[in-house]
Amino acid sequence: MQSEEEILKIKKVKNTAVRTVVLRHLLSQEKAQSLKDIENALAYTDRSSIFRTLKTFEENKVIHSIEDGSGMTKYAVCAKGCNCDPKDLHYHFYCTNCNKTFCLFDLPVPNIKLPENFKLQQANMVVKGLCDNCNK
Amino acid sequence: MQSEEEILKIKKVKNTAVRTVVLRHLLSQEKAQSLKDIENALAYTDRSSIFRTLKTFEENKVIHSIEDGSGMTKYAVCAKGCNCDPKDLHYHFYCTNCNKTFCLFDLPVPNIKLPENFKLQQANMVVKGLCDNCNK
DNA sequence: ATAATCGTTGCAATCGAGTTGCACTAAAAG
DNA sequence: CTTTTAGTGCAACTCGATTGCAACGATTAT
Repeated sequence: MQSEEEILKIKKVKNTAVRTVVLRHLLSQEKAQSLKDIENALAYTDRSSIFRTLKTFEENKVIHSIEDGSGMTKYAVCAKGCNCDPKDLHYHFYCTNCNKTFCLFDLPVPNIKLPENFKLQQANMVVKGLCDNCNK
Repeated sequence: MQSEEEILKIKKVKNTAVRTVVLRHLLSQEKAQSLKDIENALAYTDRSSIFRTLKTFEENKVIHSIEDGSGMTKYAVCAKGCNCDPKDLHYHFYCTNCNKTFCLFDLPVPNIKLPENFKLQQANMVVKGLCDNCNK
């Protein structure tokens, strides 16, 4: 596992106190985190600072965002080597019971063939259901 | 093409004035519509009435909703025979230029194999890029 | 036919995630 | 050390979504 500092260096994002703690938090969670999740976890860091940090991270492909339909955008650290290209697509799983969102790196995304003259840029693919913990 | 009245009857949703015009509007559009789209199109119908109508339609599987990442949930009439089961899944295409959302009924959805003990209920799959009209 | 009941509608108010302006502070450049 | 630039915290605001409530309409019971 890379350290926060290493990741920021690789992605050419200046290291600051807020950025380090936000990234550390994201790395420490196995589920994608919402702004509110992060805000709650980092009690003394301002919401707007976290918000702008997430925007910076996303622009620099440190993290990717997921619209899981919960009404809150969630964020997860990109896998090593990810460029957020269509080739880096992966499914996400949203548990309708516990509201948690997982990255499904192991579930292959098929080759998406769009209609004539459509251009693929990116995708947001969320599969919903019950996670193993809630499916009992 | 079925009439509004026929669809509502089949889906066991009572027919009212607002429901008829909302459904008629949805049927008349080839792109998925947001609450605001519908509100603008139906000048004399209240937003909350449309909102509740859409909720009713969704519960009764008259329409399905799409979170395309634009910040506004969009709605489209279900295809004939659709039960909003996983088997009825289809991709959606969101044009990042004109902000329109299309249902891609012709793009096959692969068999989704989830991790052990996860249960699939539904999905929201949005592919983003440029539509044929904007890709020039 | 009239009264009671229940779902639907319109209006206004509210909620909450996201976003921005601004002043202040810290870091980088000169 | 001084100047410039970037980052942070606070407060206010935006806007889509949602709800409380009263009025209305249709349906059912009396």
